[in-house]
Amino acid sequence: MSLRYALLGLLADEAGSGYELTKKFERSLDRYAWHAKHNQVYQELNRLAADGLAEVVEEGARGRKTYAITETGRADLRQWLLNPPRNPVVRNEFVLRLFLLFALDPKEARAVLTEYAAATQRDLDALTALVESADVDPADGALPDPLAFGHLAAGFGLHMLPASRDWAHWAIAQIDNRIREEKGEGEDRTRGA
Amino acid sequence: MSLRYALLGLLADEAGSGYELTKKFERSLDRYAWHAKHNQVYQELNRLAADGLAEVVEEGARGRKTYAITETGRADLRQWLLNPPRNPVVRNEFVLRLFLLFALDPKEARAVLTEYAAATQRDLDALTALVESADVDPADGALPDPLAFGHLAAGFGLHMLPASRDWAHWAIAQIDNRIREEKGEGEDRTRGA
DNA sequence: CTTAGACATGTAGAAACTGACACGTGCCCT
DNA sequence: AGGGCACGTGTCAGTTTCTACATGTCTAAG
Repeated sequence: MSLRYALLGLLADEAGSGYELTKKFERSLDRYAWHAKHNQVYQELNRLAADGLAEVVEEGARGRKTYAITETGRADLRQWLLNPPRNPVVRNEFVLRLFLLFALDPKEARAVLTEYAAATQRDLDALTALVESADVDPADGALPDPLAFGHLAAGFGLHMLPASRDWAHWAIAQIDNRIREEKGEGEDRTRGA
Repeated sequence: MSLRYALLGLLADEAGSGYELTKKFERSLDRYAWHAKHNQVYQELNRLAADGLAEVVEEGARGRKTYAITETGRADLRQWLLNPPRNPVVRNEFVLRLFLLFALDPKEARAVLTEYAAATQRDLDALTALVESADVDPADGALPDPLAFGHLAAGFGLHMLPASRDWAHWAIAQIDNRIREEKGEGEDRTRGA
C-alpha cells in the first residue's frame, strides 16, 4: 500500500499528471524512500481514481491527464500518517550487503567497505551542496523540487549519511584489527581469549 | 534475488534448517536489512537446493531438513557481494512516512516525531543492553567474531539509532520554530495552509 | 494422560512489482 | 518537410512477496 500513499503524498503537495509524478518520484522519493516505475505509477493512479482518493481534474494535450487529491484521499493519507506500524517492513539490499560482508575474505570485505564509505561521502557532499544552494535563494520563490517538500527529509540525510559513513570506518577498523590478529597468530601461536 | 542471497549469507555462516534460518532472520536481518516470512524462506530454500546452491545435509525429527551451502553457492554469493549495483532499489516505508510528514498539521507531525524519537531511544537502549550482555561473558566460550554477522549489524545499529533519534529531535525543533513563526505572523489567521 | 506451546514445513490465491513492448503527440531544429 | 527527442499513457507476461490456511510432531507441565 505504500506506493498508494507515496502518490497521495505527492498529490497532497500539488496536482500532476502521471508523467510529472514519475519525474517527481525519481527526483525525490526514489533514492531514499520508495522506488517505483512509470507503469506502476499509471496503474496506481487509475486505482486511486477508481477508489475516489484522486480525480482527473484536467485532460490536456497528448492524452495528458492531471490528477488531484480528493478530500477523501487527503483524509486517508492523514490517517495513514497518524498510524505508523510498530515494526515497519524493511527491505534494503544495501544494508543486507553490508551485513553479509563477513562471507568475504577480510581484504575483500575491506575493499567493499572502503568503496561504500566513499560513496556515502559523495552522497553527503551532494546533499550538502543541494541544501546550501536551496538556502542561498529563498527569495527566488520556488525551492528546488527535491527540497520543496523535503526539508525534513534532507535533514534526515544530513544526520544519517555521516553515521553510515562513520559506521563503515568503524567496520574497516574492526577488519584491520582482525587482519593484524591473524598475522600475530601466525608468528606466535598463543591464543588469548 | 536479495532473499536468495540473504539465505546464502546465513548459510555461509552456518548450516541450518528453515525454521532456524527464519529465527535467525528475525533476530538479525529483519530489522534493518531484509524482511521475510517463514513461508518465503522455505520456498527459497527449495529453489536454492534445486539450483545446486545449497543442499540438504541432514534430515531429522519432525521432518526437519538441515541445509548447507555448496561450493557453487559460496562462489555465487561471493560474486554477488563483490558486484554491488550502482543504484540499489530502496523501499523503506518508514523513510517514506518521514518524507510525507509535511502533509500533516505541524502539531500532528510533531506528535508523530515525538513518538518516533522515543521508539528509537527504546531500540537503542535494548541494543545497548544486548551488546553489553554479550561483552560481559567472554569466558562463556564463543567470543563474537569481529566480522561475524551480528557484530557488524550491532555496530550498524549503534551508529544509526542515535543519528536517527537526533534527527527526530532536530525535526521537532524545526517544527516548533515554524509554529512559533506562524503565531507571530498572524493572530487573525487560524487556518493552516 | 492430556494439553499447551515450541518445533517444523508447507500450499494457494492475491497483490505488488519488473522488464519489455507498444503507440501516438507536440515541438524544435535543420 | 523531415528527423529526433522529450512528452505522455498504457498492456502483458513473468517474478516476487503477502495473507491466510493447512498439517503434523516432540516435550514439558499439570
